[in-house]
Amino acid sequence: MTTQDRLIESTRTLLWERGYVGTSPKAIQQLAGVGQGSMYHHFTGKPDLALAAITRTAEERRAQAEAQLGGPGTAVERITAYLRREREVLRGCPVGRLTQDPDVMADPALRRPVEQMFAWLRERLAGILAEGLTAGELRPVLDPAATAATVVATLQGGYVLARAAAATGPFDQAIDGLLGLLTAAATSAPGSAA
Amino acid sequence: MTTQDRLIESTRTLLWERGYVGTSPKAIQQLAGVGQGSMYHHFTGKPDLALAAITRTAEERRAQAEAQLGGPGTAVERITAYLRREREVLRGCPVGRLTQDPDVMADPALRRPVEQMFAWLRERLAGILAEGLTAGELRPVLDPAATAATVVATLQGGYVLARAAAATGPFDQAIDGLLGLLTAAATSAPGSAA
DNA sequence: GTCTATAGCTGGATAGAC
DNA sequence: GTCTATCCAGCTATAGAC
Repeated sequence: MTTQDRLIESTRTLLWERGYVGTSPKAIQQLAGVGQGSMYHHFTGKPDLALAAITRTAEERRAQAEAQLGGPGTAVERITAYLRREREVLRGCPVGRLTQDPDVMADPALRRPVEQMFAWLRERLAGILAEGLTAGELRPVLDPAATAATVVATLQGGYVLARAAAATGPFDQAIDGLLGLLTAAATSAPGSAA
Repeated sequence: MTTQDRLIESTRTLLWERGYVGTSPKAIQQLAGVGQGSMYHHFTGKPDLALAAITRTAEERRAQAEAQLGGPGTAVERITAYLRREREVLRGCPVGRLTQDPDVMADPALRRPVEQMFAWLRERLAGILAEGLTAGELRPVLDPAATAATVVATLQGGYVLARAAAATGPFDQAIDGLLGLLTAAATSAPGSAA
């Protein structure tokens, strides 16, 4: 791994853990095992490093999502696979956490990858849900774009609940609850229990 | 308003906007219009001020939620009223945002009000949903606790999406999507469209 | 490319006068 | 109770040697 790469990875880790304000150039250097002069040789400063880190993180998450969403199966199956995939729940979402960072949101360059990543994800999910509606898999009363937003929000909010409780339970419950609702909204569900 | 109160309100505002690490005693004093010595006379330091601020904020949000959840109507009606109530969407949730603050989560005293507030909210909603199930208002396949977690997560995640997009639209969509799913899961829904 | 030295500024708090 | 002075550590970056 090159010096640049070590610095970027170090920055990614610290941004995830401590956010932008809470991450100092010094800490980045130490975690990367790189000297002061070296860091400022490769990057102009903290914002420059953050841009590289954020861009890489956003792209990685997008690729991870596509791995599940682009897989085989029905709409609900693919969404279920995405929601159920292994996650470091208590660490939260490295992209979502940036939305709480005013210095990141205030800088158009730093904000962009975050905005794009969520825009892409919502559209991707909306498309899959639309397929599910067309296929008669889901009740036609559902709005694909709105439901897609709910899916992403449940994930992001699930992280919040898990961190608040210092336990993964609430995250799993939120996902279970969402899948329960989706199942109940499936065209085949109606005459089940009761 | 007393000096203490001004300091607490100032701290609440700054914690909401910039988080714990991003909020300095100096900024608190300036926003409150209170001198250095005065601040340290009334509070032992930043953690002490934060505790007062966080406690007050958590209690306020809880009371606001109860205002809707304790109102009249069916389970779905009360939850709808809660989800639809006016919110400063782009500012995010002042309690939820604290879960992203490692220094807050690392301090048991500061963490407590956050944890309690979300625990209370999830239980309150689970109780209401259980009533809805008993009343035959919702399909019995739904799990009250899981669905409650989904409701809270959708709200919290809705804030994230709104901030990422710098627009309230995604928040509203997430809420719409959730209510759409809840409606589809209502016992009366089955034979609607299609 | 990497190192050390240096710099100005802010964070968070204490001390003691009034 | 409130004010000013002071303190040390850390943040962020630049300068210049090697």
